[in-house]
This record gives sequence, structure tokens and C-alpha cells, in this order.
Amino acid sequence: MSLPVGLPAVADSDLVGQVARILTQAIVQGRLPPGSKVVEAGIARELGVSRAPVREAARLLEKQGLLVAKPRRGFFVRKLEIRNIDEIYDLRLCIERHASVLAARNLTTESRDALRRQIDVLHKTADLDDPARQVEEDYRFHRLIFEIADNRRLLRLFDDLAAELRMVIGLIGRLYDDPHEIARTHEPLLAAIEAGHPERITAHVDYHIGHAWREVGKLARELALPAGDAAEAPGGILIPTNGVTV
Amino acid sequence: MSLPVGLPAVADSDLVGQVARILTQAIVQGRLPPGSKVVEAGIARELGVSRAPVREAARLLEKQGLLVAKPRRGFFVRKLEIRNIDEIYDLRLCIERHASVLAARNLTTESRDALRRQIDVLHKTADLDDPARQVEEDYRFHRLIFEIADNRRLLRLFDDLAAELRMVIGLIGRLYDDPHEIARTHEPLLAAIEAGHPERITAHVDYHIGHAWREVGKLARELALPAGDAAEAPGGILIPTNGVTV
DNA sequence: CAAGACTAAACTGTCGACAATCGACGATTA
DNA sequence: TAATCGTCGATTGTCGACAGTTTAGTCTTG
Repeated sequence: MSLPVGLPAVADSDLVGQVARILTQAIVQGRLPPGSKVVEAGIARELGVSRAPVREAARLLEKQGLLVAKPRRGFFVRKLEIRNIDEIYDLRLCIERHASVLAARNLTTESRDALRRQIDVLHKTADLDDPARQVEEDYRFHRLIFEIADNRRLLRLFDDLAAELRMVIGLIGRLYDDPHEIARTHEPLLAAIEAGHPERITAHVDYHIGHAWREVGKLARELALPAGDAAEAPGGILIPTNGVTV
Repeated sequence: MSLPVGLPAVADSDLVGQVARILTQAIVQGRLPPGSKVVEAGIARELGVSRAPVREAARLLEKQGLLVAKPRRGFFVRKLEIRNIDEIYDLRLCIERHASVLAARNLTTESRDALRRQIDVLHKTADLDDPARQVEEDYRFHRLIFEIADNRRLLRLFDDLAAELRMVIGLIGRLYDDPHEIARTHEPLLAAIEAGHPERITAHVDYHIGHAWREVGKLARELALPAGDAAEAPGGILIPTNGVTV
């Protein structure tokens, strides 16, 4: 009768997922720089697979916003423009406020401890002089908040945004000169969440994210990234206005 | 030399996009009911294309949340669970507050008039006794707000959410008994946006969306949709914690 | 020397094919 | 009788191929 003995749960072949992860990594780490072309056959050969899974993975990344598809020309790594950065941070600010308030509402002793532990990790990591790791652990903290908020769509959205943000940060370089600063600024945020006052929470999120936004924006402008007000890519699948046939 | 004669913009071959739109329509209109299996070969045959574009389109819809992919089993229309509805409305409330405030900030006489005209359209549509059309025009109004907010990511997100919402509404049936009610409730919202007070705006959005949320939730519970707290689908592509090699 | 025409290579979009796997159904066994 | 096993059709995952288009490079021409 098959006792529910544990769970080896064999690894799915799932080439598409793997390719998507690998591509994401490559983009986020800057190995595929913004604007560069993603040649399907090249990726396929390099990974030892055929083009079909690569295309499907590329489509996913396109929907996620890391790639842009130009018909008959292929996929390109999305270019970083000031406008993109502003859009990303604007959206992030919007959802992180919300997630933080939700997290406060759902906060348990365990989840609170998890957040505290993560702040400790941030402090410890600060001594390592490993910017990539620092970014990673920072991401972990904020992701925790979204996990506690307990809305899977919100979490997915954050992950998608985070991938783009990593691209930005990777390109721009380290964010703070003092890595301990990064750790310290999380404490009042957590305090506000523990206190549970929505206004205080959003104020702290605004300060926290807004600071990063301004910093990144400043650096981006120094690097003279294009503004990018042009239409760029038509984007998502819009539901056309058709005479519904229900 | 090709004078830049604007705009026929021939329908790109772009099979993937077309298939995605068609599939979206079918799902939203309930022709592919929640939980049903999407057989690649079947769709392909029916549309007269091969499986490759169908798969790519399905992957897009998966990322969008309309489909769920079970490895080695195929794609299934996402089941409607109470939890999904709550997540969708929660996220929608979050972004629509934000978009409305942004829209107020960006409001011009033209965009204001566009919103007013759309309310007129809503009133006119109310006499037609065409629920599908009513939903369509309602969607238009809210989409306008996101367009005015002028953040492409926000807009795309709204479109994605809207597709899921249509599925919900299509399944649950008409939302209001009095279609004029739906039109009237937009007026104070627009008034608040014109006034430009963030607090008043969010309050009105909360009321407006919250009302729909409660209505839909009530109907969903009457239909005894499953709660769906189970893990369901792992979801987005997470960036694994790897030793970065920069 | 620069602008344009032409050619060849590279690449995308799409297709059909094949092996591996899943699910159902009936046979087998305790 | 109920549970397990084996078989078979249906379906997915993946691949290689081919036509049409884009791109890069070369050659021509004013």
C-alpha cells in the first residue's frame, strides 16, 4: 500500500527550468551584458541541448523582463535605462510597503526570530568584504519579509524584480561604501514591523528603499545610462477588445 | 530606401503571440475551464500550427499564472481557489492604490477627460444588458489609470492580473445586479484623483476594489471553491544561492 | 573615398519525428 | 474481492532539419 516513506522526489529533467536558471545567472552576473544578443544555437551548443528548451527558457525570461524579443532578430538582454531603474524601484517600493505591513500582521515569534537572525548574518557578512555575498544576504532579508507576508504572487513578483535589480547592482557596482551601514539600516525597519504600526512601517520602507533608489539613480546618471523614454518593447500580452462570444 | 511610411506594421508572423492570445481568450472566457488539461497536440492541430509555438505560448501563460505546468504531464488551467482570489485582489489593491496616486500626480486635462469619457461609456454600456461588455469597459477605465500612472511594469502587471480576474469573474458570473451602480462608483474615485489627495485616493480605491473583493469572495465561498492552502505550484524561477564567481 | 549594390554566412521561426513516460484498463494473484 | 502487475495508447520532452530573413562583409560605382 506504499507507506508514505519520505521523499526522495527525483530531480525532474526539466531542461527548460535549468536553462532559465543558467541564463538568469549569466545575465545577473553580467556575463551577458545588457544589450547583448542571446544566440539560441550558441547557448544550446554550450549547454549541450537543442534550441527548443533554450527558446522556451528565453520566452520565460522575456516575460520576466530580463530579455527583450525582437521579431526575426532574436532575444537581447534588456538594456538598463534610467527609466527602467526608476520603474523597478517604484514598483518595488509599492510592493515592499505592502509586504511589510502584511508581514507585521502575520508576524510570529519564529518569523520575527528569522528576521533577527538574518540581520545578524548581515552584520557577520559585512566583515567579509564580499560585495556579492552582501547583496545576496540583503536580498535574503527582504525576501523573508515577502515570505512572511504570505502572498505567493507577491513573492514571485519580488523575485522577478530582484533579478532585474541584481542586474542593475551588478552593473553599477557596490552600493554602499560601508557594508555595516547596510546591516544597521535594517534594524529600525524590523523594529517598526515588530511594533506593527502601518504608518511607521511604510515610512521606514520608504526611507530604506528610497535611499537605495537615490543611490542607484545617482550612480546610473553618473554612468550616463540612456534615459530610454522610447517605447522600447510593447510588452505583455494584452487582451484585445473583441466582441466577446460568451 | 523605404520611406518611413508609418504604420501598417504587418501582423508579424509571431505565432507564439497569437497562440498566447488565443489561449488567453479561451481561458478567460471559460472555454478552457479551470483544472482542465491543455493538450499541446490538440491545440496545435486546431490552430494549424506545430507544437513548438504552442509550447512557448503555454510557457508564457504559465509565467503569467493562467496555466500550471506539471512535469511530464502537461499544462493545466490554474484552478480557482479562494486563496488565489484573495491573493489576486490583495495584489491588485496594492498596485491600484499606487497607480491611482501616480495618475493623480501625472494628470493632465487630456487624461482627465479620457477618464471622464470612459465613465460616460460605462453609463451608456449599462443600458445594454451585456455583462461581458460591462466588464470590458470597467477594465478599460482601470487600465486608463495605469496608463496615466506611466510605469510600464506596473501596467504589464495589471494586465496580467486582469486576465486572471476575468477568469474569476467569468466563472462567478456577473458581479453587480445593477450595472449603473458599477458606473456610479467610479465617479468619486475620479473626483479624488482630480483633487489629488493621496489619502483620499487610497481610501476610495480601498473602498472600490475592496467592495469587489468582498463580493467575489462571497460568491466564491457560495460556490464552495476549494481553499487551496496547499503548496500548489513552486512558481517562479528563484535565483539559487550560489557562490558568485564574479 | 564614400555610398550603395550584391553575396554569403548566420540566425530565427517553424515543423515533423522519435524515444521516454504517463494513465487507464484489463489480467493475475493472493 | 481487493490489490498488484503488465500492457497499450496517448502525450510530453527533446531533437535535427529546412526555408526565409537578417546581418556582415565584399565589391562596385560615382
